Amino acid sequence: MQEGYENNFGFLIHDVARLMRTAYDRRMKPLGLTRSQWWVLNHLFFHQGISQSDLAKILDIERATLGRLLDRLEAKKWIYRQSDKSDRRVNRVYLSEPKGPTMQTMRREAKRTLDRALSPLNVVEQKSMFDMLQRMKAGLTEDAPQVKGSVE
Amino acid sequence: MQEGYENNFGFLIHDVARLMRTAYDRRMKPLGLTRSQWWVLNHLFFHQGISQSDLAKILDIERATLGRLLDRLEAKKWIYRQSDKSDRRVNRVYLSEPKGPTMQTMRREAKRTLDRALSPLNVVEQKSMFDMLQRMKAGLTEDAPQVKGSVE
DNA sequence: TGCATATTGTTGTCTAGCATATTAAAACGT
DNA sequence: ACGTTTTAATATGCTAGACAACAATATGCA
Repeated sequence: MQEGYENNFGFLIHDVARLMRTAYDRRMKPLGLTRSQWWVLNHLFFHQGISQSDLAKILDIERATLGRLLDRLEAKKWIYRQSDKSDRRVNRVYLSEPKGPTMQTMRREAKRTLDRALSPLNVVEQKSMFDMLQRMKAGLTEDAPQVKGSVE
Repeated sequence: MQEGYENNFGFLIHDVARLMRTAYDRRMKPLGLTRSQWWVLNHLFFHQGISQSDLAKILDIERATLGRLLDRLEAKKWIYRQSDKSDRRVNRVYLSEPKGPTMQTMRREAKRTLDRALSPLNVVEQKSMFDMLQRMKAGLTEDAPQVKGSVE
């Protein structure tokens, strides 16, 4: 086939990410959550009252994407929004209740899922892979076109 | 924050895959294609007349997902379907024209994008990462519930 | 003060995933 | 030969992404 691993790399990593997502989602399903929703809740647990924009930055997704994620979480009463008094543009986001126990369960399940996904690698490999992924992400982020028309 | 790299690994790989996808998509845009569409065309180039089910297996996506991808590609006249004579259930898929030159362009662009994404890694690291990803994928694939209710 | 500019969040549109159900057609077993 | 089971493709609904355009609001500067 001639096209060595180069051509497949992009899809291989895509596949692994996708398979991990579905594995998480299956685990989270009994809680009525997807992996992305869980991830949002997890951050809110540590950053109660954060603004949507700031949260989007931390999660590294678009504000629009986050907005709709929050819509779903709000509909399910996991969170609520409250507009800032001194700046009426901003929405501050809070967990509806101190969902401590549920958060614990979620983190436990998440860890289990991750452990299984990583089980083919030994600890050294895991660390090395994590490091490489971080470098890749940094590289990909830096040359993303932040400003309109910066590319070409 | 206490939650070592374990908790982030799943999202880190997810982010890298996502960033690579958008990088590809931006590159492919002038051709009017997404990365997934390109990947389908690329396989068709080597497997003219394959059935949708077989193609879905190769690409490792659901038949439904592939079906809609093909709908879009068919609408844009990149491909056409032709139902098999001896088994009228199956659709055989073909590239509309021998799009050789365009395929070349696509592969070149894809390679460039990939090279940039991989640029933070040296060759040994790239190989090692590829190997690790393959092992992870194998692990994730094998314990996916093939049969209904196999989990629990 | 008042206008230009930047920021926040939302909405709309598109792609691509999964899951599930349905329909049509084959294949198989008795 | 006829019913049962399997397989191929499609349809539908939901989630999650991106991107672009927009309204409301702040901010900054002349």
